[in-house]
Amino acid sequence: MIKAQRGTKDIFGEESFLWQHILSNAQTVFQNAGFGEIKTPIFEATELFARGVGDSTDIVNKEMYTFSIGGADKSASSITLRPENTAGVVRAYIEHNISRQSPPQKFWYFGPMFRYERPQAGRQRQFNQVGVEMFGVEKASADAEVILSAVEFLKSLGLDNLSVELNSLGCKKCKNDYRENIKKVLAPYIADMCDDCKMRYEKNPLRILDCKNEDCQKILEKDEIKEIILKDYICEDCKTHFDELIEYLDELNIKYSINKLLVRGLDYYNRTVFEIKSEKLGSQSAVCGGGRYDGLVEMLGGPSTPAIGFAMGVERLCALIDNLEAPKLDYFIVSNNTKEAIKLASKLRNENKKVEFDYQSRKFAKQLEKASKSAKYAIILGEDEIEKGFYSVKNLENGEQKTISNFDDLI
RNA sequence: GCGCCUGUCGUCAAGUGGUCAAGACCUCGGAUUGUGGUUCCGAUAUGCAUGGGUUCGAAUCCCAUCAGGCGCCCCA
Repeated sequence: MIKAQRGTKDIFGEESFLWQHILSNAQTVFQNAGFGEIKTPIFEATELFARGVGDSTDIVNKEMYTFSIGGADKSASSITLRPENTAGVVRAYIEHNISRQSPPQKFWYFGPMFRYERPQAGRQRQFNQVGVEMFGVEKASADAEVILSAVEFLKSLGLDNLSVELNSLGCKKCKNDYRENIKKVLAPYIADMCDDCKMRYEKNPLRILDCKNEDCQKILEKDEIKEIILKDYICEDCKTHFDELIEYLDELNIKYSINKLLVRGLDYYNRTVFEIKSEKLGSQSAVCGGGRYDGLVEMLGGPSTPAIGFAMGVERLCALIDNLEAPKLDYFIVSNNTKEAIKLASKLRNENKKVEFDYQSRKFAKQLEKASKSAKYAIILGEDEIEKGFYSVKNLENGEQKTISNFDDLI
């Protein structure tokens, strides 16, 4: 038996209604907020992710689906199934000179991403993200708009009690100062840290801040280290930017908490970073992650452009929402004349009614049983009805049956 | 990639070395040849994730593989 690949999943039945619901809410909420949809290819040049996502990240180092593709002459090019969508959107932004349009340029997307990880609840190898990217505005109003969109979208799905966590990583300059300060103050304790943190110290020292290892936690509790962490290390401009964002959020009544230990893993983030979490998801608790990436467009060869966005895990959203029941049919046609039944079904479907009928001309009791499970009304189309030209319409909720002589009265 | 746990019908499960692998729901058929949602009756795993091994005998013990879950890691 051939089975679905590890970490992949078939979606059908009630779950697919939930997906349609999520997709249509995304469409409504984001498009109302002026985001246009963008669909970028599922695979891109490997180099795009290596440069865009960053080679200090696990995503690039060990989780990419990378293929060598090309002719027998080995003039192969390396392509990768996208592990996230920001790099692809930025590539498209540059390639189509979208920066020449008047800012802001705002996009939303929905689609599959691929990461080779150990599957777990809330974590698959092919998973879907829905997200937005907003280019061209450096002011905190853009940060507020993006966070607002995330919150509004979640609210539209009935998820209004999730916690928003915020932090500012600072800009290029103060981010580095902070990084150096952290390294300096942690240096005496390297030997006591867990193996992961020893690695992090070299590659991405800020990540040590959210290590869950007890020994590392103890080190972070030390006064001189705590002082560095809790101090407002970011520069004046970054601080002003962050304070402005907070004013917006207060004005919008969006609840948030500031988490100085929130450090996101992708290399491109600067200034504002945020996550939206749920306790109901176990260890994969982040439903939404995002932040500002003011340097990325330029780094990938475009003009210097401020930008901010977020991505949400669709499977994680699904886990938080109850499955939707299949919508009921308007009519189920009960008939032993399958030709008349399919003709009537076709006519009603053209009037935008949901209609089914029995394909096997089974006895009426069976057909009605099926009708009662799936439809609001049964149209009984037996020999009498066909001969005399009327419809017997039965309300399947209360059992009342009426005779209708005009097709138009069915609509 | 690491550690721990799990894997019996479409679903939920009983069974933990020795009769034909309980039961419930779903599905299908019948009681009821044109009237459902109640009730009653019947059908449906030579099979216990897959492949090996131990044994007179394995769903039950052992090994491997695959898949899922939890935690780590990472992230959405």
